[in-house]
Amino acid sequence: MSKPKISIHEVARLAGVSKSTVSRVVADSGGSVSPKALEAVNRAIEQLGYKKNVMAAGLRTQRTYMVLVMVPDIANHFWSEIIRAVQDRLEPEGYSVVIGSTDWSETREDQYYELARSSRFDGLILNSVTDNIDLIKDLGVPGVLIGERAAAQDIDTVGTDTIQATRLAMGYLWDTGHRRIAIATSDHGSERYLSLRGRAYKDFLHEKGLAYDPDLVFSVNLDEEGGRELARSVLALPDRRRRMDALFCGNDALAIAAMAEFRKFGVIPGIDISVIGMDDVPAAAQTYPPLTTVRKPRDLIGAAAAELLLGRMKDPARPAEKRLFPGELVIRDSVIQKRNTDEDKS
Amino acid sequence: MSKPKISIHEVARLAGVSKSTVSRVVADSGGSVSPKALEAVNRAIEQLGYKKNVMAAGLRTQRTYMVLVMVPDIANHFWSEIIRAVQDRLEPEGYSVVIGSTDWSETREDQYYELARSSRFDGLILNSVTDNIDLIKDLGVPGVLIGERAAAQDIDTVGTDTIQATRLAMGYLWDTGHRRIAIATSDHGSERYLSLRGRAYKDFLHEKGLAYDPDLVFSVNLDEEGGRELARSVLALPDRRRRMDALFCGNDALAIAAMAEFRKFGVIPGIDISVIGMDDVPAAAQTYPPLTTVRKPRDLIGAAAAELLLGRMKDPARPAEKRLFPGELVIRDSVIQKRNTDEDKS
DNA sequence: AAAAACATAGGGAACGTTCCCAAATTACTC
DNA sequence: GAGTAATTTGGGAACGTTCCCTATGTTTTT
Repeated sequence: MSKPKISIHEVARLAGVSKSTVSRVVADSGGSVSPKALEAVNRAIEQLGYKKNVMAAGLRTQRTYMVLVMVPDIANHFWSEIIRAVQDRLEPEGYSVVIGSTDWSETREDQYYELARSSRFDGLILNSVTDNIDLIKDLGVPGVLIGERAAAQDIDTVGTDTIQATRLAMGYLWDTGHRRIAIATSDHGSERYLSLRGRAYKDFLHEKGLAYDPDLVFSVNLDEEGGRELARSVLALPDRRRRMDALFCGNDALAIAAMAEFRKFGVIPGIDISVIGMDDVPAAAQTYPPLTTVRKPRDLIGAAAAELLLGRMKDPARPAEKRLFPGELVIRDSVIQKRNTDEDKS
Repeated sequence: MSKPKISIHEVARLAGVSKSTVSRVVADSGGSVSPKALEAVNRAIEQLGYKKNVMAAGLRTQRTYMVLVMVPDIANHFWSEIIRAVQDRLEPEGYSVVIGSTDWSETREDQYYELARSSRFDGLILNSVTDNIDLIKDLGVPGVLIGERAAAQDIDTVGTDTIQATRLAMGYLWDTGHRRIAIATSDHGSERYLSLRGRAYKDFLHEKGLAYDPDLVFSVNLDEEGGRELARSVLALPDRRRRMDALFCGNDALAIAAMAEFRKFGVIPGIDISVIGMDDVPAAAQTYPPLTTVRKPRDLIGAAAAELLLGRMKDPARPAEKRLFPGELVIRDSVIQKRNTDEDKS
């Protein structure tokens, strides 16, 4: 239909005004235009089907009104709901949210960084697989980090209170009588990050006077494939039944896949072994048995990330902020209620 | 760090050449540059940390090297794997893939259309909730449709052979002795689209001499919420046990959620009622009982979509192509093997 | 060794906006 | 109703590229 590209000039000619006036109308800069001119311009725009070329506008203003949200795995409900919350907050402000999925691949992550560096986006919200804070700060684009990072200084961060959430899960396992608790997390991300959960785990063990067994610390990808791998590793553990009675998984995707794999080998989760997850994805309620887990407030996290980004885009010089949200225990059936052992309440 | 934005000019000055020469180096247009100059320019780029401004380049060339993939639900594995396949094909060609998630919302979908219209993307791959083909063709951007549409003329389309896939599922239910089969799909999308699956269902019934019962045709959203709703509708059906023995779900998300809901009400899927899905998402293998379903070749679909888009971006005038892939039956345990009834083999 | 072909380089005009500044019009004040 | 203030308008210079065209060198050809 509209083959000959119509620009601001054509609109100006038809409306009988200058390009400047048309620009005043289409730009949100709010220069003053007489009602008569406004009317004429709008009619011309309508008639010609004019659409502003954002490349040109962006070149001048350095604004794109696009925000990139980069996450490791869009198939995981944890991330997709955060994205939804970000969209809900950002879209009314006129920003378009666009998603980058890295699939835990550093190569792909680098590609998105490269994209970001070429001034295509006004802002970034991201959970980095690698933990390269300096790289993110050097992007030349306001960025907000999702996920607690011990190392994250001078950069806006939103996340769950990892230590609190870990202690919540551990505490529940303890209260239900478990004493030999294994933990599975990812070795993606920095050591400093890992150590947050790992340290909370270690500290808890120490507090309760339990021994730390390195063989009970597993490191896998936080997805379904990782869950199956985890289950097989656990089952292959020598002298397993004496050594462990509970498995604390880094997220629900992991826990759910691990439970299915356990069952496949005749080990019934919630009976033969206790499993606790983290995130509370929708599927957690529908597994068999339903998964006990720690819920992270995804909507709050997403909204807060959007909020911080909005603030930083408005004022790039403001001091960095860190917002942590507490996790919440969701009790279902994958953790056994054991008889109190002698260590308990001692 | 690099506060003062460095452009092609700074690079040119440092390298001791003209802007034109620098442009020849950074643009992929392949003008000839002497090895000496090339070396000097590259060193200058390195030294200054120069990054091409794509807004400016795009303004001139009308190319952004960004492709938007718009899908209804990124949390659904069906879509996220298609996206992955698209990325795998497009990224080596230098394109960046960016995702738009509409969450089945027409408002959000319109926002992405608006984005697309402002010449930000070189191409579009999309599954539209609304079935507005003309709108897509008028976007001024090459677009490839995912999902079979009867109405889709003059536009590249990739999808599963809906009729074949439907008949595959129905045929299996028939072969296992089911005679009262309900169907659940979405009323999103055009009527013409709906009718593809609906007609295949009807035709199959007719072929086998079975009666068509309108109450056995359910229409819900193809997600977890829809699955719960579906299960409740099915259970509320008057005289259910005599009227239906199998439920054919429009996708796995639906089937899985419906099974969980059935169980909640004491109706055991795979025993009291047969359930068959469509898609074969990873979770389908891990439900209890594991879900029998029709696998769609997501990788092939995604790759083909990318392929067609690449072709169309190169030559916008080429004739539209339609690629349909057959579904494949994945037999697990959610469909009962019934005793052959008298109608069978008659 | 002169002519022709070719490779390389630079200058400037686009691309479609926004924004600054000055000019023209209108409204307001006394 | 003249002087001033406020509003509205238009012209041109950016923004950072690419691309066309011309001007040099540098080969190759005969």
